[in-house]
Amino acid sequence: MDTETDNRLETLIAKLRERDCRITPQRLALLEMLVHTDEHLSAAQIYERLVKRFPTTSLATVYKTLSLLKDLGEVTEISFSDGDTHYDASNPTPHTHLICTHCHRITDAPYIAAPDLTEELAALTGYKITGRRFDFYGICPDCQANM
Amino acid sequence: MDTETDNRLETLIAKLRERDCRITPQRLALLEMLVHTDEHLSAAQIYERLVKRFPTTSLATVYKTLSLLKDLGEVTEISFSDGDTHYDASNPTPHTHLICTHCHRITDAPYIAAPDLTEELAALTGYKITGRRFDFYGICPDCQANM
DNA sequence: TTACATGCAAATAGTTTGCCGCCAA
DNA sequence: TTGGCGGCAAACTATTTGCATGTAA
Repeated sequence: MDTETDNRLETLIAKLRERDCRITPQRLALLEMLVHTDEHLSAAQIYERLVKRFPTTSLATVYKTLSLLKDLGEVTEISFSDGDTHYDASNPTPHTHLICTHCHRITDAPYIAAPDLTEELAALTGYKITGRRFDFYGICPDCQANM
Repeated sequence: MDTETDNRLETLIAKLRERDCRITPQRLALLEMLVHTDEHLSAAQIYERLVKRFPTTSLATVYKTLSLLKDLGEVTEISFSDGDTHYDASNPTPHTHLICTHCHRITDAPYIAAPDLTEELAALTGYKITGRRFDFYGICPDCQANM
């Protein structure tokens, strides 16, 4: 476990405490899983992984906890064409996603310097721009190797 | 009705005929609506508008027709955090979306020249990149005026 | 004429909610 | 001790499907 991950976990716990939310074993397990993966999992995927360690965990609790974290601004919901909502618990910095259309894995893309088009777009359209989302679709190296 | 819109409609009709699909009044009405708007509507939104002119139209038919057009590669499904799937019937050229977080309107952004990061990203990650999606979120001019 | 499309209703799938017993603080 | 939390099941919402009837070609 690296320090950055530890810090992120501590931040999440602190945010919950600020709101007088209890740190239950289920919530802790969910938080740990979120900060230890760079994938962006769906509620069902999170539940499947959690239930291995906490057989009594329920899907409803997963949804409730994710909703709570969303309200705290600590996770972002992203919808994909697979019909499921996925959750992004990385730092709320704008970043780009890589989505494998074969195994449906969703990860963050490495940073590439590029001009920020926000101001230009705002000037052209009159929109007051507050956020953005960039996704690239393709086949991940693992899937390419197994085809 | 401008020529470009007309052409798009003719293209869609021709594609359907190629597949020996019938041009029913319901399908024609849906196609006309799709090519006459630059918004990206959900199935429910499309149904609401259609039913004004075709009171007998059903939501199931809207879904079936959209699915057909998707198979033909003439519309693209895009999921947003409102939980609904929206449909993009514009030409299948990669483009950027502008999404108003207030009225939930989704339109195409004007083209802005920018470096294509696809190759760089492919080289860095090993992904074979096949597509992309860029969305900007914000408040549209109409909503700003009414706030 | 006839295979395909429509439209209703039922089925499915993801997500949310109500409620009661339980446990973190 | 106690109010928030967990877990079950029911409710909800978006989407898909089955089937009998209707209709485009």
